Amino acid sequence: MITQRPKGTQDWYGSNMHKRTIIEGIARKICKAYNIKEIITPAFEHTVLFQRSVGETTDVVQKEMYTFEDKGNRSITLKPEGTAGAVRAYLENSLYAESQPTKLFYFTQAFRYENPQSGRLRQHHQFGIEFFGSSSPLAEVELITLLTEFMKELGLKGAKLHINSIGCGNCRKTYNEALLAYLKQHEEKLCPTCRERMQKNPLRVIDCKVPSCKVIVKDAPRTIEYLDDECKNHFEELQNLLTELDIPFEVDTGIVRGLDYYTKTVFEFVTAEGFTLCGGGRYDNLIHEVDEKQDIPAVGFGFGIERIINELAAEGVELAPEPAVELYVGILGKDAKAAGYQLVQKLRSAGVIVETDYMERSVKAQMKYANKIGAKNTVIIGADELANNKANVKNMETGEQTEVALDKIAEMFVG
RNA sequence: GUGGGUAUAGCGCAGUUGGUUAGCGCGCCAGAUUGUGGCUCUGGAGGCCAAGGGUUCGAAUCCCUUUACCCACCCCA
Repeated sequence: MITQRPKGTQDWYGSNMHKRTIIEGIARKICKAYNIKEIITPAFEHTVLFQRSVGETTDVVQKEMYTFEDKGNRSITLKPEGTAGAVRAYLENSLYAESQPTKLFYFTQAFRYENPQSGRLRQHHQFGIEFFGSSSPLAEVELITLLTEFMKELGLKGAKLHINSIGCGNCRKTYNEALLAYLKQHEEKLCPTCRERMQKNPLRVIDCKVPSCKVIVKDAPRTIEYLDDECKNHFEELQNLLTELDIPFEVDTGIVRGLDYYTKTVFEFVTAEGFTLCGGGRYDNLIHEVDEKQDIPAVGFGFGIERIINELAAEGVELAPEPAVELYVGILGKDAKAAGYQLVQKLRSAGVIVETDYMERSVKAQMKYANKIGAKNTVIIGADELANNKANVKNMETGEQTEVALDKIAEMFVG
């Protein structure tokens, strides 16, 4: 137990860690070009923040949050998603007082008490962006183009963009009435959970996976048919922009999203196998919900890092390998230790990747080790080399050896 | 929360109807004449057989419980 990590968590090391570093590097590089600034918010927040923003009726809030009371009797929750904390920070630090928009990106852990399976963990990681202050569909377009570029840069080709509009509170009202009226006609045939959903949040019935419900849902009214003029125009403008910019997309009226704060646009990038890599949308009412003095539109998304890594494997995409060790400096005998390590140090401070012997191995074993770690070159520093003031630098690929004066070795690898 | 599968060396796996000191491959360490890797050969280290309980003369093997992992549902990244 003591050497076992908690269920649904993972340790990051080796090739996965390297992939994550590359993924984050690409994301940072792209965000820089878009002038999006990084933000880090706490791993935990006051519980009410999530209740208010994610929504009381959602599964996330009802059964998946890591909530506890701290020693000062505050109810604290480990963040189950990234948006709420960013919104809170935006408000608390009065970022809205600067010239708008405010564009923020983050890498964060997210905690949800779930049953783990493929692409689903209790602690997972997201790359997210929150774009505050703009009600223009160009904000959505910016996030979508950025995401398209991000996946292209990673080498992912399998994910497709699905978009939908679920309207604003205004449309929702008329839509809910229509949906409820329709569902009532088929109430006996719906599954028990859906009958419950009808009371609390009828919209959720739309993405029920129970076959009998799916049949009914197929002919149910769609949010898209009940949009008011503003929402309708917004969605049309978005589609026109995407078309003009040659960004392929598919309108998928089944996308509803399980977090309550979404309004108007919702979108997902979905793999060929049907896994959602990235989900997001517009949340024009959320800021007002958290702080009633403010009324600011916003758009955002969350991209699952673990899901990217899964998809890279599924598509057979290889990321750039870790840089190789340029030189292995073998050290032989006590007298050579300081001299050998001096060479190591000189090269390292010049930024060259160098490895050496800490195990007091034989020459043979050191060569074997150098080969194993993929060193491109080796050199052995021992009593003979110190006496003659020169050593053989060996190219490990060709096996060729070059005799070099000790004080000239560093020059071979610098610059 | 529900359902299916799995758990034997660092990793991947064998282990016959319960029967002596639990094996194989890879990896790790060492050797094959002097201070030079990859290929080959030889040797070595490394297991409370997931944990706990039960049946039995005897359990990795049969039964129960727990935990974790994999997969699916719900939901989501």
